[in-house]
Amino acid sequence: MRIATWNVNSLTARLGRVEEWIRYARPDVLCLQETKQADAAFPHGAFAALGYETAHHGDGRWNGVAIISRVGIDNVATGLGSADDDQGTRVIAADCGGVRILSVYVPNGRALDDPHYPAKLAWLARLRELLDETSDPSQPLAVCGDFNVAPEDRDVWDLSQFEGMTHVSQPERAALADLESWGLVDAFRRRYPDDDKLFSWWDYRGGSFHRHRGMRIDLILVTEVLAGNTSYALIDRQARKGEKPSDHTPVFIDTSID
DNA sequence: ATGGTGGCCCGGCCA
Repeated sequence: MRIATWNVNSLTARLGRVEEWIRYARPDVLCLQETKQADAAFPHGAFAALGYETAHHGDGRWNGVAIISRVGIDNVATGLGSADDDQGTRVIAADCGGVRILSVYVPNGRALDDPHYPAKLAWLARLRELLDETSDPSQPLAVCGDFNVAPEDRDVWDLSQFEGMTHVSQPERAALADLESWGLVDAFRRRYPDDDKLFSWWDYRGGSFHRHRGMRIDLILVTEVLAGNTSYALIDRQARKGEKPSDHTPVFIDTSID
């Protein structure tokens, strides 16, 4: 079972690239973030033509998350489960092929002294509570998405460039670690324990991609039953090249539930 | 060059 995640930075602008990627990567489940679409605008038909069912949670201009599956999509749930904590269409969950899948777009946080920064920490804590309330870490589950946190120093191109900035701060990393302590494993890192500076996002500005100036902030966090069965993992840099790329590239794992 | 690039959608916000 191939499980993928991709922040597409507008599905309207990226649909052709997403269709192209699905055709050659053939994921069983693809989680999208930043569709920037209302539910009514989501191109369900384009994915149906490729053999996929879809579920989307978006309100138009900002954020927006989706799950695209060719192994079924049931028990869809949206939001963080309490009225004001979703902060704008950032979570969707569904059962796909025996795995509980969550597609998440963690708030950016903007700056350490911005009110959005503590809100980001609270959002991550609320996500952990949601798992406590709705799921069991002994079961197959994957939290896929743009976490807007680089887990370790080696997940950014140059730590000195991030002094005093979000994505690398201790509280953000602690919030991510607390989420993982529920019973989740960073599947890509488990597969590549010794490799540094493998990135999933590069700024559009300044030729960052070609200068290898990026961050690994797109993660697939899985329960141990999936982690132990993961046979392959890849950050597909090809999708960051060419015409009109997203600033993120897809990450996927191959796993199974026995 | 006190910015940069790209997406939203048309002046400014957001990443």
